[in-house]
Amino acid sequence: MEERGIERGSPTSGGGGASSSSSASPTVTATVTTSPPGGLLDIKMEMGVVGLPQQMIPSQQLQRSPVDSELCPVCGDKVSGYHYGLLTCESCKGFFKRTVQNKKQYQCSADKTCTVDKTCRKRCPSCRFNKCLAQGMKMEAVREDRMRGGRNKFGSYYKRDRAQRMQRMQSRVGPGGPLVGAGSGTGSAFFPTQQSPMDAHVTSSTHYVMDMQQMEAKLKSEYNQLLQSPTLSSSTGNAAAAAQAQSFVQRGYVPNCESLAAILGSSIDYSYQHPVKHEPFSDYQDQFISQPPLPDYASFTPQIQYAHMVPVPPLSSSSSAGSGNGSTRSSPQLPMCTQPTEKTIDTFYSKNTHNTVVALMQYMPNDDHIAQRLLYLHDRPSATEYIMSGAEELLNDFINWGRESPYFNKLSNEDQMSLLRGSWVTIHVMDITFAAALQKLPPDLGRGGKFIPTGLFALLGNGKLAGAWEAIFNRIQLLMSDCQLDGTDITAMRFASLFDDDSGYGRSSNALVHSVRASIFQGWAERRSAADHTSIPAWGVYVTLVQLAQQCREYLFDELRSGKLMAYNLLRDMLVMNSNHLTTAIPTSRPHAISIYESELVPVT
DNA sequence: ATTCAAGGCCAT
DNA sequence: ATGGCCTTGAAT
Repeated sequence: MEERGIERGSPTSGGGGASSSSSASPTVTATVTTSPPGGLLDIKMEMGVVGLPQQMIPSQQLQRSPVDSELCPVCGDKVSGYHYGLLTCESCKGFFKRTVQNKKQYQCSADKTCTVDKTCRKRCPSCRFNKCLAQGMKMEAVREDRMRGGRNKFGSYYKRDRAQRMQRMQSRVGPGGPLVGAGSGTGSAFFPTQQSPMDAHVTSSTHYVMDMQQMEAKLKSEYNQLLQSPTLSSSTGNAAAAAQAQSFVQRGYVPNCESLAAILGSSIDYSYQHPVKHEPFSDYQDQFISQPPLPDYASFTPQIQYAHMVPVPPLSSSSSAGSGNGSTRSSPQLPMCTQPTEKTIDTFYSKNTHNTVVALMQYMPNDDHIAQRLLYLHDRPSATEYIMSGAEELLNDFINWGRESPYFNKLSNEDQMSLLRGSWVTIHVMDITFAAALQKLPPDLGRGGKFIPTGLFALLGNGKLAGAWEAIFNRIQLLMSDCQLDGTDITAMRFASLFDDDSGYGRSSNALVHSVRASIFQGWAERRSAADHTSIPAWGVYVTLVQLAQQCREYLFDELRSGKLMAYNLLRDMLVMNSNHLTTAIPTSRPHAISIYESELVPVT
């Protein structure tokens, strides 16, 4: 406090490294010498000279030669370091902080598609904030207690991100040169520098070879770090989790960060507009690749994400868990404090307690920003890539949601993986379909003239089911308008799917999984005053969605076998169940897949 | 002792 | 309300 005056006055060498250097000389050269992620410099500069294939040098490439990430992914201004999960400029950092801390609510006066760049970023805070989220800034990183200094639990991700950036650059410079490929010219889409480092799936790094030992060491240290992190909520059952994770590592179960095991092993937290009257989109099928693709969520990231500035969902009011304390900031079910207590979990079994389904509502992810998140994937070169990347993005959230769910987090890693693998497609279909029905998603997804029907996204690209999807979608809307399908039913369906160990994909034999599911059905029936769950009005919807998902899964699996999903490691991992017999038959890795399958998104007329 | 991301301060 | 610069402080 008193020192303030002194420190400010004296340009001593002390204090914050980054800031001192930048303030020293705000000249142009500072841009190069002050790169926050120290250590990357040499490589960056080399590549500026050596790298970059001729064909890609056109225009902008020349200007940003030094680093491929010197520009803020939100507004394009100069990056000043990692802020809330992303390399951004100082202004967006401040903007994001103020918005979250003050729980500001913005409203776009236009159509929510304002461009956000250095010159007009002040014009529409609503679109700016949405873009911040879409690009990956994490509200969880804004401290509720406003404590200064120190490090947070994301530190290791920043580190990993740096390492990956480095590898990326090296691979561009190194032999084989521009595997950046992207023959289409949309190269940047394959190297989304703005992808959040906290999104564990980060780029598909498989081919950026990192040997196993390095990987293991990394995972272990990340684990230890997370375990010790003060910001890591409760931390109770984490020792066991860490042990499990390490055991996975030791068994060589974790080939890369994009695997389900890796995600389960780590402990990051993340989470996740018009009624639709679609034209059947079977016609899209041909244009979209010979066959459709796609999925959603991953290491936390994904989806489940931010609930923040939104009022707590209505139905959860009756439950005990407190997400609505006056002091509580923005994120309702944010990972930060979601670790359920034993007591909470017990309530799911005691019949004389609150209705199970109602109690579970507080654990539902918030998908209010789902549209924004998917919107910014519009630069993907093809419909397939759009669907796949969107699905993988959501997959991360899904997995994190699962591991934070009551009871689920008490299962062994094997059981968890099995249940997640068995349910993700179903839950993806449900999430997208319900989001569309609730008008959280528009009838078509995309931007800049390229769109795909939301239903096709829900179906992971399986256009053959378009008609069936339209039918169930209409049915859902009807039920909703009759108040026969609401958040309670959606919660029940989602959890019932998660705890479905009889889906044919998983192989969990944990008896408690059955009890939980039974408890969910019972609570659901009670909630709807039905004799049993099969008599609930929305039951048919559940059954139909499960069946549709089943077909989507098969479709995806075929795509996988034909080698079309190679770039999506997490997706692949989520499809290949108990491992090995299929693994060998499935192509694994290839530089960011590209290609032949790409067809342009269909312009909407 | 050094890093560096998070919060604070304050001129615009 | 912005955004540049400064202070913090856990992790390295």
